Amino acid sequence: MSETTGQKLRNGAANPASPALPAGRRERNKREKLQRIVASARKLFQKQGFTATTTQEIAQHAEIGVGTLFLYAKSKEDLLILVFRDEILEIVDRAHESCPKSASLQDQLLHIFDAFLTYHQKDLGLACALIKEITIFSNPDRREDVASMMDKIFTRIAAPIERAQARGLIRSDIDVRRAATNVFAVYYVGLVGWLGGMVSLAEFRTDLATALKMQIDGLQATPGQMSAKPTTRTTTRRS
Amino acid sequence: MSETTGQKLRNGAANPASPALPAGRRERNKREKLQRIVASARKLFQKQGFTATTTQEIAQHAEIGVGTLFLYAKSKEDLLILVFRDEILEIVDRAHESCPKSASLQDQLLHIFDAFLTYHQKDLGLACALIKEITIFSNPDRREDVASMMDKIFTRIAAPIERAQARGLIRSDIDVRRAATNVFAVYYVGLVGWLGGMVSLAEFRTDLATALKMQIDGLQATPGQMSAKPTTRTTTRRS
DNA sequence: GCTTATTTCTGACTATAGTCAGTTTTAATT
DNA sequence: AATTAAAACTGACTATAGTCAGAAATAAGC
Repeated sequence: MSETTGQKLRNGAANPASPALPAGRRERNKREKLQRIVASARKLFQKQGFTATTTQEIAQHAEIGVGTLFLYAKSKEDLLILVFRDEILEIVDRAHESCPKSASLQDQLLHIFDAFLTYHQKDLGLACALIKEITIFSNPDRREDVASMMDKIFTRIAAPIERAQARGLIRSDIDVRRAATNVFAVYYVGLVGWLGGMVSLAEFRTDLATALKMQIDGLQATPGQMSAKPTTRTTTRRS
Repeated sequence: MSETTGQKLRNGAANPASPALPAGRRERNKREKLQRIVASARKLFQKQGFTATTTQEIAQHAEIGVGTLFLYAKSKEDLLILVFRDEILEIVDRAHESCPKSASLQDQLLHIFDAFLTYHQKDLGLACALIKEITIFSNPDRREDVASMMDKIFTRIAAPIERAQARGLIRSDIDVRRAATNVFAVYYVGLVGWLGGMVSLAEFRTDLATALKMQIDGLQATPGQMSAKPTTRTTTRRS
């Protein structure tokens, strides 16, 4: 699944579900070392921020040489993904479970995005670094990690859409997956605007709600339902 | 408008439209130097790529010291924006002008995005660096540059939507600006997927068309028009 | 024109991500 | 147990983005 080292990891038959038994001393040492590295990186990133933390420090804290560190992660950015991938997946799973399944589609989607938001809010600097790396990953080896993470996220976003479709609220000819991607895209660009200081958190939330509504309703003029009140305010830029 | 140096640029009364007259020797020297820097950076970035080009090289090529370079651009990434902002604006303006104004909204939007795409295709490495920097800019001083660029882009995307609205094809209560943002978001996330090697260019184009259609039509079940044939394929990930 | 003040320039210097040739540890083979 | 092979580890080293104290250029005041 993760394939950290890349070169010399010939673990018998992979780890399909539960992580195969300890095997030899080497394997165990490596696993322990990787855990120490990830734990150290997480701790230091959270304490000092991404840029303020040096790879030397991480290596020292994990009680290994710098060279060894770069054997487990090909770059400092790699560590970011290694550290936060699981956390993000945890967040999205929890958000999926706690989703108010009988609420409106819009509210269900907002529930999920709110979970992300709350998480990112805890450390904006880290959020920036993470988003930057996930957007364009510097190391091709991380493609699969990022891809599988996005896959999971899309699936979780697709769930409420699928439920709404089952209830007949969403057109049955809609590709739920694609819809989830569109919805995520809108969240994502909003998030970037917030992190970049273009809009406040409050604005972001309001805008997101409006944007989602628009996605659900569509743009097209449907002679039947022209009633709705004019949508609220446009994005306000700071000068 | 651009405010490159930031500290000591006390040009009489700004440059409202045309760039005020030459003034003293200092001003002229500075302008020439900035031009040399930007030209050198562009040339080298295009020849060798962003990471392969060192700041030393740029300084040398522009016939200035390294220290001077960092007086005009606060970081290497800054140069990226300095260099490509105008090019991007040029592209979006041309796409706006050549837009087939009587075509369907979807086709008009695709026309604009195609222009971006063609541009990025010429140098994927540079496109990655640029997108990365525009997404999360490392230097707060560039916020205004990025913001104004995005502003222009949104305006250009809004134009066809507005025309469609005038023709009565789009609901009159739609906030055109917000719609443009949504549409852009979908393009953007697709672009990132393409640049990250998640989908091929062909897939990206097809997906974009489907995604735009979905945005225009909306997700909601509208009892009147349930005819449409099932949408095509989902995003296919590579293993 | 000379003196002083201000701005602009500069390259030696610093900090840090990432490399690699050599060492140590583990495992396989006899 | 000794030998050999393979894998994993290491820190001195390299490359490069960015800094800063002083030098040079320009402008202002006399």
